[in-house]
Amino acid sequence: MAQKPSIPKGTRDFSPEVMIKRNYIFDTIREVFKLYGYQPIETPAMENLSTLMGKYGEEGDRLLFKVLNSGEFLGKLNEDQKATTDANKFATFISEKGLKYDLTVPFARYVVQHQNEITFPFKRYQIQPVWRADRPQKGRYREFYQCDVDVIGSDALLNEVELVLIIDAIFRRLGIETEVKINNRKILAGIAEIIGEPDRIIDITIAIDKLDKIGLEAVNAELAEKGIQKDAIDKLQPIILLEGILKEKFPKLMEILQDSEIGMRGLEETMTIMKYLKELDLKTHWTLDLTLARGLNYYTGAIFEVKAKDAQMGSICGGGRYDDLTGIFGLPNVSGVGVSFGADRIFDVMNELDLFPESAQIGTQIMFANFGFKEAQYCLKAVTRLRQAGINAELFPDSGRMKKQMSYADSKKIRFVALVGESEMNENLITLKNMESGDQRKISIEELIKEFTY
RNA sequence: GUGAUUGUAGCUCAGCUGGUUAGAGCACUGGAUUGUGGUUCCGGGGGUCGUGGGUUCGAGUCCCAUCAUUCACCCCA
Repeated sequence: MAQKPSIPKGTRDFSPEVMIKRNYIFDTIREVFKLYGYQPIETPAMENLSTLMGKYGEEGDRLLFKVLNSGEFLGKLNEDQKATTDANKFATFISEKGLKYDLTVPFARYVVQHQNEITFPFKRYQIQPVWRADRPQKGRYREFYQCDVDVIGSDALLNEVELVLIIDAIFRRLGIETEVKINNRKILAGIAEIIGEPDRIIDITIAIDKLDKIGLEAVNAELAEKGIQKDAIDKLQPIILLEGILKEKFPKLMEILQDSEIGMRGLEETMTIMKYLKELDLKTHWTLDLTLARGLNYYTGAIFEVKAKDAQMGSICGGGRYDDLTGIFGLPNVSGVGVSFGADRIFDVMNELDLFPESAQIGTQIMFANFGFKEAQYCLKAVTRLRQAGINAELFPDSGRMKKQMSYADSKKIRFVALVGESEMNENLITLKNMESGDQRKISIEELIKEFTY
């Protein structure tokens, strides 16, 4: 027996039925992006590892797929290199490219490389797959599509507001009820400063990010385990537990953070964004969530995360502001902000909640049965006319068994089958069969086109 | 990287405390019906039971190893 074929862990094939639904998501997202004035770009699947490494935190580096060098790379190694037992270090000798991990870092690289061609602020969108060497599980894949929108070269907080508008517009169109959590890395930095652990922002935020998942005690235990001083943890408690509506939260936070310059700036930014949002007619709910941290290292200002309300799924969209990303590549003082929509998770949510509209799933609308050479010649002209009128039409390629042709139409869920034999040709009519009701009648091509196009 | 779970037909699975020739549904295919599908009826093909070893008179079933899957943790879209 032939070897059973398979595909790598965490990757998937997409059947036509699935692709139609996926394209519905991509089309919707792309349409909204364009509506807000964003322009498309693409970047390679592979980047130089030097571009990717160190941008996503320790965990991110571990999850990068590395591409083996071509050629006899082993022969080029010296004895010391060959003797390396540390796999990560050894990898740097035999691999200098990696599959991209997200779209933001390649975008920053793109901006730096093309800075002379770009007019700032640059609003771009990018819909491409990314790869992560994670253990797959529900809603987590090793190859998945991100749909990024970013504005780079503008500090204005209006950009953050626009991103929330885009989030609202997209999920409104897709019919997903969402909740947008907003926070600010500067607030988190301020909190870390106030409690006397300014260098531990990441550990602190990652721990409190788990609050609603594992509870307060477990969070405190994790903080202690990470080496955060006890009095610092104690100071953190009132902040973590800060509840209530925004109007109450902000004054309290201002009091807590008053001695932290960065914290106060974060608060001001967040308040400005929310003053804008308050006046807008948004369907999505949005909140200030101090426990929102986001693991990616490069965020410096506002951070966002979107969750679907009615589904058990991780975040379906996330992002934030990054001030220094282009600086790493040699173009300082260019701040960017953007969010990324996780198409695969959005698909899973929509599938679970059965949100794909029937109208988005139209394939072939009418199929012409094939009775032989002369009939096919005649039908070929007819399908051409239908196609010119924008109707999805096909002619069955093989003449012969009607059963086979009808089952084909049936399995493709084609609603109408046109039967044109000798008598129809003589009358210049076609027999149109409705596959749902089983009814059939004779009509002219002109009438047919009219009916399909209204 | 950690902890569980499951591997039997193309797919979803059944197969009892080990016992003759390993089953079902779906899918595919042929016919009933050579200008009519989806429903019905009859027939057909398709399996090294994930892989390797062990226990046994005998292993799909028990044991060990290994690979793969799914789920959770870490982290994330």
